[in-house]
Amino acid sequence: MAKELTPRHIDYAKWYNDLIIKADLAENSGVRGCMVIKPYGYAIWEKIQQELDRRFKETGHQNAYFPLFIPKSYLSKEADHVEGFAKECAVVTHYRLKNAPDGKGVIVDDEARLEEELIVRPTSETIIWDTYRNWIQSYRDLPLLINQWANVVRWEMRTRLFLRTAEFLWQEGHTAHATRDEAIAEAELMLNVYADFAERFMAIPVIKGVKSPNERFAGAEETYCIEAMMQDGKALQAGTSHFLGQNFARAFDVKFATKEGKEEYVWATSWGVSTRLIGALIMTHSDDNGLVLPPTLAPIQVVIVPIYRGREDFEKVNEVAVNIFENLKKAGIAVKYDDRDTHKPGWKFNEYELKGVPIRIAIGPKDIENNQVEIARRDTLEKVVVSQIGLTDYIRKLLEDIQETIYEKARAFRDSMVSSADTWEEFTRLLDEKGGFISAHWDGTSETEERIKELTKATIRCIPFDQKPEEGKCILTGKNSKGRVLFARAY
RNA sequence: CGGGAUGUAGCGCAGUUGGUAGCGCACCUGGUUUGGGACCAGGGGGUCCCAGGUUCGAGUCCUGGUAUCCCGACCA
Repeated sequence: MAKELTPRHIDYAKWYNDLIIKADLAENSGVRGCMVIKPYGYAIWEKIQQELDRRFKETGHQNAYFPLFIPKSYLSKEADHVEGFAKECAVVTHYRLKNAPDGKGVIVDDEARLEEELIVRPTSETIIWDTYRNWIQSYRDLPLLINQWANVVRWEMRTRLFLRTAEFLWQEGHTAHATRDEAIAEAELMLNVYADFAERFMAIPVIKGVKSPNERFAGAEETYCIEAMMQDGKALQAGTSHFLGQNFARAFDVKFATKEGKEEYVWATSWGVSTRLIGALIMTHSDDNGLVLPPTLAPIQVVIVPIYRGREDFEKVNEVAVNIFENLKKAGIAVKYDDRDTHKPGWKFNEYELKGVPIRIAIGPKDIENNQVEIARRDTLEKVVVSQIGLTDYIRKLLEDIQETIYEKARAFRDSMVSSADTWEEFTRLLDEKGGFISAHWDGTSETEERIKELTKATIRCIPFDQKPEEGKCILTGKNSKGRVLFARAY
């Protein structure tokens, strides 16, 4: 039937795309490079938002909202920043349309040219720091801990659903601090929030580390990141946190009076995760039958499918099913009872597997007779028959077990995808034959990193926080190195 | 922005030498079905990407646009 997914081993990219369409997460839109996030996909994003928002508030942050449009002049105030984003900015030049002279539709009114063009934000540092100038006068105003949930636009040449779209949804935190140490601590704190969220909530194991200068955010002094490993052996940056030093404070003249009455520039951070996390989620857990969702993120955690022949059967089955449904709902479990008679049970089984619903309960005449139900778990595809007595507790424990199991499975896979290379031959062979992270020595220069990228398409994903000091020779140049960094081909 | 391909029903496609548009899925109606994507019967749905041109006649040939996809350079 038409719902079959392309298996991963045949074409991983096609599998990814098929899955998104068939699980009803998102679709391409009439606008090049922009996607429509459909209700089921958006429900997953809302779960991500809710949990992250809770964690941001818990660490003292407040939400605010800054404009979509940024005056062109703002962007050019920080040299590295503008350099980093200039090539992918959408620009608003006019503010009015008029009827076309030939009567066919509308055209841009040339007389309505903006005096200063507006950039559609690719990120909000500039508009935010321009605003912070007025908010910060004294050390008493610090720290300033703000987050915003927003859309941003980066005019990408090649796009892929969730992984890289011209417009995407994200959150961006922007904080101001009195001291360098405090700002660094904030950037590290938020990276830890991301890492903990990724692992506990999304069941995605990540490696924390620092970006090399080449991969650093434009305008940052230091970029921290969490890196995840996808099933096809490619790495994916799942979140970043930046220590911005005083770069934006200087560019936007944001100073404060210290306790001692001296005037100083403030220290800044910014940090973000985006709808890209949904791409990471898909490529970490899902299989050839479709999406696999960790219970914490699943819009539907349990689905109940009744099985029956004829009306009498249905009534008996329905009574039990409704009872189970009510009990699970009362227990705070997101449960759906699918009693549609327009689709056969087999159709429903496949549909909910495609959508990654963690647990399916099937109830038929046989089960009614024996006071049991059939339970199928999505992650392992195992089916068991269990008693109707104590079912709610059983389900609750099973949800926890699924969460744990898929995380452990992903972690075991990730661990198996970290290799070491000590020679160039070994390095390139591992990249081509196995993929994954390759731990190797690097001489610390931008030129070498660039050269390795040209030769192999692999980049330094991060210098891990837990890097062990170790004398060695650079994989490419043979020059001295004091520790290994993680290379990978990446999304 | 370079290289390649493709635009025909909601989706996936076929359409011969130029002769007035079809298949599968989906959809609608009725019936039989229901423990892993049911079956039968009937039905609806088209600016054949757009604009010119050749021709008695163009989905098909020619010219020019345009859109999308794939591969490269750039990126969360």
